[in-house]
Amino acid sequence: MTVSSFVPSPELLEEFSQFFRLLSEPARLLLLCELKQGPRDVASLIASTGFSQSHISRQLGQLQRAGLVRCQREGVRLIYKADDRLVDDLCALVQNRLRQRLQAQLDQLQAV
Amino acid sequence: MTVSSFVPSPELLEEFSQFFRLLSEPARLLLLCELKQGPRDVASLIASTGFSQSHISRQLGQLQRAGLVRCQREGVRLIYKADDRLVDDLCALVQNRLRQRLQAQLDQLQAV
DNA sequence: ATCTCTTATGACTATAGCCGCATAAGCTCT
DNA sequence: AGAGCTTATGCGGCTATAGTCATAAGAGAT
Repeated sequence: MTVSSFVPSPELLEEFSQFFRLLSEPARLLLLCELKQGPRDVASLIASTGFSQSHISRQLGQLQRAGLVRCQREGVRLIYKADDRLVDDLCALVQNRLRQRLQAQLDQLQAV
Repeated sequence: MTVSSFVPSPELLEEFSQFFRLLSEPARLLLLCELKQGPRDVASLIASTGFSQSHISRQLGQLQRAGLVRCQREGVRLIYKADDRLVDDLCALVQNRLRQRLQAQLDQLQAV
């Protein structure tokens, strides 16, 4: 069952779009990238991103509910981690596409 | 160069997020799915989706600027097509993930 | 040229969501 | 219990964008 062979139900479309919306925010993508480097506590995320505490808490909450991020307590702090390859794979595909488009534009210029 | 090995520049993050934002709208996903079935003129897209003409025109414009869709004139009409595998691949990855999560919840219920 | 059909776009409203501020809630100590 | 820390959340302002209506722009025919 792939998307290419049929038109998904409104519910499934909604699920897809909700997931992509998660990744449509630079702040969340940045948090995901930071967490891919290794587990981090919130204070260090605040320091490296410059975002406010409440902002980071909300974004991490969304990522966690989507299963892209997990956390565990360590004393009074929360340590977040993102051990998931999904976002990497998605970004790799998109990045490939961006490259292709830029290359095509380059070729077009040189063909003149 | 993959996203997993470093933190992308703000510009690259912005590019990624813009692309994902395109797919974060059910209307655009639906149009893409319809067009994957085969080339269609705008009138038929209006008929099958129920969207207004101006709405469809704007969404198709965005998809076209992103290179996800192309069109050619046929007399006075425009025929749109989406012959691209990228969105299929992205959705397949996400769908796989949705399945995994549902399955995990199922297992957790049955383990009780 | 005008008329007709199709698509694009300016102007607008409504809504969604980011983000910060303040504060509440939760945890760990004494 | 309280104090002191970290994280979550209600509220509000702000911006971005979906979606509609009306209209402009473009292509073909007469």
